Amino acid sequence: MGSVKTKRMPRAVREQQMLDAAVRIFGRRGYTAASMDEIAELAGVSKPLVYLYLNSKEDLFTACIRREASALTAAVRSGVRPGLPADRQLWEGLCAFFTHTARNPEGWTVLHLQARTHGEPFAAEVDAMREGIVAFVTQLIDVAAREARPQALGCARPGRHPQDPELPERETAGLAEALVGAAESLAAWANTTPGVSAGQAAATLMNFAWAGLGNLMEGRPWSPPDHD
Amino acid sequence: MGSVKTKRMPRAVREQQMLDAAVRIFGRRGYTAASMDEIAELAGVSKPLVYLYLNSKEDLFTACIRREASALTAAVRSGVRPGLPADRQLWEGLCAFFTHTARNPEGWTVLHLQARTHGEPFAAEVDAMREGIVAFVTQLIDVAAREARPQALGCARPGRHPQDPELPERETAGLAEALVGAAESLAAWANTTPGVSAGQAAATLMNFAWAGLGNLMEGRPWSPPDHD
Amino acid sequence: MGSVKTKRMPRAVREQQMLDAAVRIFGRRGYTAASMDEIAELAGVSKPLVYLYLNSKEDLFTACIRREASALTAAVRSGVRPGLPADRQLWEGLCAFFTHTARNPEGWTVLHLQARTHGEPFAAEVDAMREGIVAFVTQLIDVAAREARPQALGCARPGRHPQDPELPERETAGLAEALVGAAESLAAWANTTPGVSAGQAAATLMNFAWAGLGNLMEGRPWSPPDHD
Amino acid sequence: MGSVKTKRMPRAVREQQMLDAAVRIFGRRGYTAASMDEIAELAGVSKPLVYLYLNSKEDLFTACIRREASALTAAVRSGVRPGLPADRQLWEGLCAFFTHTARNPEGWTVLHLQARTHGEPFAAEVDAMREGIVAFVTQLIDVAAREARPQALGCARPGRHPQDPELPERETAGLAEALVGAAESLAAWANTTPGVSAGQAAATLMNFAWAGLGNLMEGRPWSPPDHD
DNA sequence: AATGAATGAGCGTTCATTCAT
DNA sequence: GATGAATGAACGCTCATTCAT
Repeated sequence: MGSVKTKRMPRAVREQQMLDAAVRIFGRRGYTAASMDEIAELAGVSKPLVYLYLNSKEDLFTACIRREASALTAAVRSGVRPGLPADRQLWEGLCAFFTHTARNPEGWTVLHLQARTHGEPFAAEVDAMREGIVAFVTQLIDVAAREARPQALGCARPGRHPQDPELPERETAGLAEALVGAAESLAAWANTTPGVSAGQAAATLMNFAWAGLGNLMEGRPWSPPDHD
Repeated sequence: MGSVKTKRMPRAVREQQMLDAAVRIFGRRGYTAASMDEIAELAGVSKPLVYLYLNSKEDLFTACIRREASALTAAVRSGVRPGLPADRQLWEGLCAFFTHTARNPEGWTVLHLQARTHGEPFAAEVDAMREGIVAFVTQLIDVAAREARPQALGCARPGRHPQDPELPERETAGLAEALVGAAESLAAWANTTPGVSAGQAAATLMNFAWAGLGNLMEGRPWSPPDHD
Repeated sequence: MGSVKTKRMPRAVREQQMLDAAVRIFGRRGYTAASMDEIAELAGVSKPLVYLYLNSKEDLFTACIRREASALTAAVRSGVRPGLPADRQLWEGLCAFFTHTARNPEGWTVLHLQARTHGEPFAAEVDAMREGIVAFVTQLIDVAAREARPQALGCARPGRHPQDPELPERETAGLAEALVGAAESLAAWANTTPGVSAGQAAATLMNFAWAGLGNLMEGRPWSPPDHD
Repeated sequence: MGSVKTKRMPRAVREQQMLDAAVRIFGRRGYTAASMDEIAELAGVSKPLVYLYLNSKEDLFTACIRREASALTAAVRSGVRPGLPADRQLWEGLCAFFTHTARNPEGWTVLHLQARTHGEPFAAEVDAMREGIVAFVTQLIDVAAREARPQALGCARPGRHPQDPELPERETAGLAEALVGAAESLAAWANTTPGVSAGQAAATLMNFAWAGLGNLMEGRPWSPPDHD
């Protein structure tokens, strides 16, 4: 895969080959330690061509980040069916997320590790994506809160008004952050622990997130939907 | 800023100054992009002295990782009072963790990001520490499970035997991994979001982890101990 | 002096320029004291190009040794006509040797001095060449011994059998070693003593080696062939 | 031997320890590659002390050369009994030479190889010694020539006049150079070829030098004195 | 559309050498 | 008599980048 040295290809194809190679090398070595030589060689082209198409190492890395971020976002987005209840949506999103990161570990490494270890230009790029995901999760949590209100009415504390968001804004943001962080961490764990599937990782996280450890202890785990 | 350039100091002192500088630079730039020149300059010494005392860039980085890992482990360990119930222990550990990472953000960056982006020699070092923490959390979860059993007896599902562990081993490992990952992620979030204290971060995570989102929705948050 | 700084030359040409410069610098300064900067400058190229083409200082030095060893071996070999009697062959070989070393003193210094002062990688390279020469001389001595036998028959010591080699193996090896050593030493002497030609150096050595000091004293010098 | 770390010794002793160490290291690594650190460590003293006593690397190397040159000259001189005939004197000198170089290989390497591979300051030092030896050998050859005259009278060629030196000056110098060169080369050979004693090396060279290959072929080798 | 040839700048590392004690 | 602490200068090597074709 990757570097069969074929000559005279349309630009778009060559560019993808270069990005493929770059993601691989950046993922393995990190931004600074990766060398343009190695990338060009793995891409099966000469170095000047890389510069002709992608301008500079910085631009190349940025292009990698953008491509991988888009791919990940698209994968998650297309894995979620909007009409479903919040927990189902979250479950599907997590499944899509773990599946994608398992299939594309180097891309995930680029986003999760390598892009964050260097200054503004790159971290900002990845933060944009992350914020999108965090916003999505935040909104799911809010939806869930609204869905849960009816059940909660009986035990609503007196001072609380139904229109108020169930949780203050910062609280929600923190919860989403924690959820996403846990997901990121589990992705690395699932990728390196043999025998852990994307579904299992997603189930573990749903249990953790939805039911809470306390409930788990009391024998009330969150149960994944029977199928699909 | 940096250390005042004083001459002729005992070796041990100089070594600490060097490690301080190194943690700072490694944290900011990453292992590869950090330059020994910059580290030496920030430490207020000449480069040969850095090599005389710490041998090589690799050894210097390893020394940083070890020092920061020890400091973090010690901070968490000394923040937890062993006799308490599991959730209290976890709460205290999280508070200590968030406090330490907030006070020492560059050290935390070295451990969390920089050390993991490069091969075996360094990742192994930090994995050792991480496994220690995960093991601690895993055990807390098990303890909590045992504590929870009496309450759970009434609604115990028929096939379950009291001697069985409440949760299968891999499940527990995944939960611990998720919890630690969430904590790591929240540490970065708390450090960069103005106005979020260590206590708030810990509370957010306890809510998330202990009560679960589901319970939160139903108005049953986990509540931090009143005081201390 | 040195090579005119011309740009954009084919690789093979540049490589020879680099080797020329390297032989010069290595010969003057020795392996360790020679600096790649100086070599590159004398070659009229930038340092990275030297590394691009010749990999490392070690490889560059090895390449120098190999080139000079080949050149010297070729010069000696092509100077000797195989059909002639042993003393004539030796005479021709010595003339070729002294001529070559006089014309290429830095190359000779590299082989004779610099390559031997550093460990295995280089000494082995030059020893291979030297052994070739010693073997050639050894064989000439043996041939001479066989040629000399008829004359020697009259005074042959009784126990000696014609089939026996005239001289035991180690003895022959020692003699060849001495002869080659004397030649090496005379090469340096001829190069630094003004007015000593290659032919004179060769004649001196032939006298020494073939007739022996004892014979010389008795007025029976070995006489070089009248011409050609 | 070498580096037992004893404290507070008189200067002369310390200096000898340093020179011992320096000869060893210089012999092994060469002048440039040898490091003052390694020398100081092997000598069992701190680096500043080496500088206090011997000023600089250059002076230290010079001191090594001088000491080894003196030792070698003294060994050869004291091995030769002046009254004897020239060939006996040469034989004794060679024996002393090969014995000394075999016992002190690192010192010999310093003189023979390392000192010659670097510019003027050191080469001059060793050349002085070498010239002394060459002069000694030259004179022996002249003496031998004078001794040989009576025997040679009968077969003296008509044109030769007794007052003339038997051999022109440059010729003699070349012969001495060749002899010394052969000796130097054989010293290295004897040191690295197992089972070759100093006496055997000396005998090989005497055969070579005194009888000449031609005579050897005719069964008339030079024979070493029976004993002592 | 693509590349062989070439370099300025910098990095990790080491070394001979010197103070201050 | 002896040393721990410290450095300026250089060296081998590599990298991102460009030019001429």
